[in-house]
Amino acid sequence: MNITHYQAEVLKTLGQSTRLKIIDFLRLGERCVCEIFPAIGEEQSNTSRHLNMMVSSGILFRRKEGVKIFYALKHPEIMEIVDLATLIMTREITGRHSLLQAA
Amino acid sequence: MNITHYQAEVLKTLGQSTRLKIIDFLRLGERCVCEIFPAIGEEQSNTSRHLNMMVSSGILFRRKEGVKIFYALKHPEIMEIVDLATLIMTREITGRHSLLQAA
DNA sequence: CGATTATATGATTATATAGTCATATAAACA
DNA sequence: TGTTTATATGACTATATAATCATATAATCG
Repeated sequence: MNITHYQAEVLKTLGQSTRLKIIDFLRLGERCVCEIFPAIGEEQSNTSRHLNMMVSSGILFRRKEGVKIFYALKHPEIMEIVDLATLIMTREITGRHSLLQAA
Repeated sequence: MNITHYQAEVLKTLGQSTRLKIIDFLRLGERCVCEIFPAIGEEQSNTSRHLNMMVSSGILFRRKEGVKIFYALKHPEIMEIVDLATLIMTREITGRHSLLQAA
């Protein structure tokens, strides 16, 4: 097990569209599963799996309150990473677009 | 195809240990395949596949010079993302460690 | 206690991915 | 032209992943 394996774990966790939708929604703050899955338009069971996976990867906090389980972003850097990825993506898309226009 | 699919493409590309090794090596600057695969200790064919994949994801530049193909990081933000992931990872590992000590 | 609500999980399926080996392509050079 | 060197790719295998459906667990409340 290399150091890159641990780095990869964090980044791989962020590199999936359902999980990105969850992260985006959790920018608003702590939310329970019952709020998250309708907000992102995924099944309860699938959402639950991704949430648990993100806790294991060290990306989310989990807090229990009665029947409800609340999840929240654990590190502000997660939002920074997503924002940087958005920036790269935007630059790539406009770049490809201007190449298409030039052709 | 959602916007999160494109973000995920960038982040998923970064979330794999062989590719992280390549990215780490390319911090030194532009390098050809013949330098990259021995440096990261992977097969030529596997390295080539990852390099091509990273070009498709918009993460690397490719430049041809004679028989050699040179690859380089395309966006400085890629290094920022990797560094932020390292930070999160480090914080997680030390956090888990202090929890173990407390137990 | 029985019903309801919130969440997690087992089993399964379809798909994606990484890696390997052998081989193809293509430039350079004797 | 034939050989060498650098890179890419086809075919294949093993493994991982996401999603779904049905069901289990566990807290709450009448």
